[in-house]
This record gives sequence, structure tokens and C-alpha cells, in this order.
Amino acid sequence: MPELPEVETIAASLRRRIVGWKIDKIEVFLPKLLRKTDVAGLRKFKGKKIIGLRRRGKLLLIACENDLFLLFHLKMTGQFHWTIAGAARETHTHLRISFKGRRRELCYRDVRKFGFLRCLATPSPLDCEELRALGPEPLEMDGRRFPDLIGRRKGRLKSLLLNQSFLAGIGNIYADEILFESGLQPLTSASSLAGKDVRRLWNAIQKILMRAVAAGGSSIRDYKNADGLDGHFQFYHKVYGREGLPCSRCGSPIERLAIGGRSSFFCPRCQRKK
DNA sequence: GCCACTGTTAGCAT
DNA sequence: CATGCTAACAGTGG
Repeated sequence: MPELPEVETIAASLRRRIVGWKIDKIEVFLPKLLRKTDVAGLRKFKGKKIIGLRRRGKLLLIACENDLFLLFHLKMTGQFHWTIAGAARETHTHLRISFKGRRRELCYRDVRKFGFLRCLATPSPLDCEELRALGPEPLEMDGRRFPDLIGRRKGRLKSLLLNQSFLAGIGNIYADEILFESGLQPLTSASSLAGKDVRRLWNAIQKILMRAVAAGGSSIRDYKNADGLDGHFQFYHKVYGREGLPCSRCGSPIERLAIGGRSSFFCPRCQRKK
């Protein structure tokens, strides 16, 4: 489920609570949740204090003492939630972290079981394969570099925005909203863009992602932050999930196309193909 | 019951 | 490299 704004919101909601807490134990109920990690690796976290949380792309990194890190990818349906020690495990809960001297326990639940946790013991966690493969952070990169970044790319804009090695963190919802905001049709090839299109695309990326983060992300189906709260950017979607409904700008019915196996929603009038 | 669909992405064929 | 298909998995809605 979660794309950049949702993971950012989850990171913030977790950070508010657990920074400074000491891990007591990490229990795993679904072995395949662990990637390149075993239970012995998890034991190293016992007694370690959590010192920070950050997001990179759609990945969440929890930093602990002694160069230890927990790297989560929530994929489609991963969620964090809190329970009280001793409470029964809720369905689809695959991991539980308890903390020294705290009654609250942090649980990870994932209906479709696509997500993973990898433990890292290194002073340079950003060098792991998962993070190295990512392109720049869209909200941190210098916009003056964007024309060069996109200039060397081919292929359709929709697929390019979903490509995590191009920019990190954009998924299906925000790709569609960004393209609507830019006035660009999803099948447009990246190499056909004029300078002003590139600027519009960059501005749309900034605007949509910043607003979505400010709104706490989009709750369509499952997404909640770690405190169980919904985001509200779904109320501002202009195209995603709106097939057949009138465009908010021109009134034309929103259309849907499958591009690379993903649904793509767009306005046929406001988003003309180049 | 069957089929299509879902916020992700790795792997493999073309 | 780009694109397209499949699979990982479970649930929902028509």
C-alpha cells in the first residue's frame, strides 16, 4: 500500500514514540518475512536503544545503537500497530517488538505477506542492495538536476515514474496524480518532452508529494499510520480510482488504461499525448 | 463459485 | 535497456 507519503507518515508516527526506547525482544511468526536475516541476527537487538527512524524511497529504516538497523518494506499491505503486552495476537501479525519497561508492543501485520524485514549490522546501512538500487529522493534532490535525470530516459512517463531507480518512492496513486497535475498523458514518451513539460512535471512531483505528506498520505483501503490514523489525501485525488467520474477541471469522464499491468487513470482532455 | 481487481517488485522471456 | 508477463498472497466486489 504505502508509497513515499505513507511511509514518511508512518516513520513520523513511529519516531514520536520509540526513539529512545530499548528493544527487549523481537518475535517473528512468519519466517519468510525475514530477508537475509535469521533469528540469531534478531537477537543482537536485545537491549539496544532506538536512536532514529528514516524513510528512503518506500523503505523504512530503524536505527539502533551499535550500528544495528531494521529495514522494512511494507509492499502492498504492511502495517504497524500497537498492542498491550499479553494481548492476543491479531490476525496477519507476523512480527512483534517489545521494549524494556514498556507495556506497549509494536506489531507488524501484512495480509498479503509481500513485505520483508532485513537486519543490517553496518555503519553504512544506505549501502545495502535495497537502498543502493534507488534513484534520488524527489523531495530532496535539486530540481536543476531533473532535466538531466529525465533527459537520458526513454519509455512511457507512467512507467518511468513507477521506476524506483529513476526517482525513489512514487507508486501508482501518486504517479497518476502527478501526471494529471502536469497535464501529461501517461503513455507520453519521456524523450518527447519539451523543456516546459519537464518543468511542469518537476513542479507537479514536488506539489503532489509535498501535499500528500502534509495530508498524512492516502487511505484507500488498508493504509493507516502506526497510531491507527487514516491519511486524508484521498479526498484530493483528481484521477486515481475515478474512472467514469467527471474531471474536476474540464468535466470529461476520467479514463482508465492498463500500462505495464497497472491501472492508469487520466483525463483524456486535460492530459494530451505528445 | 468465478473472475477481475488491489497501494509492490523480483525474475524471466522477448 | 525497455517492455510485458507471472508470481508471491489474501481479500473484496461484481
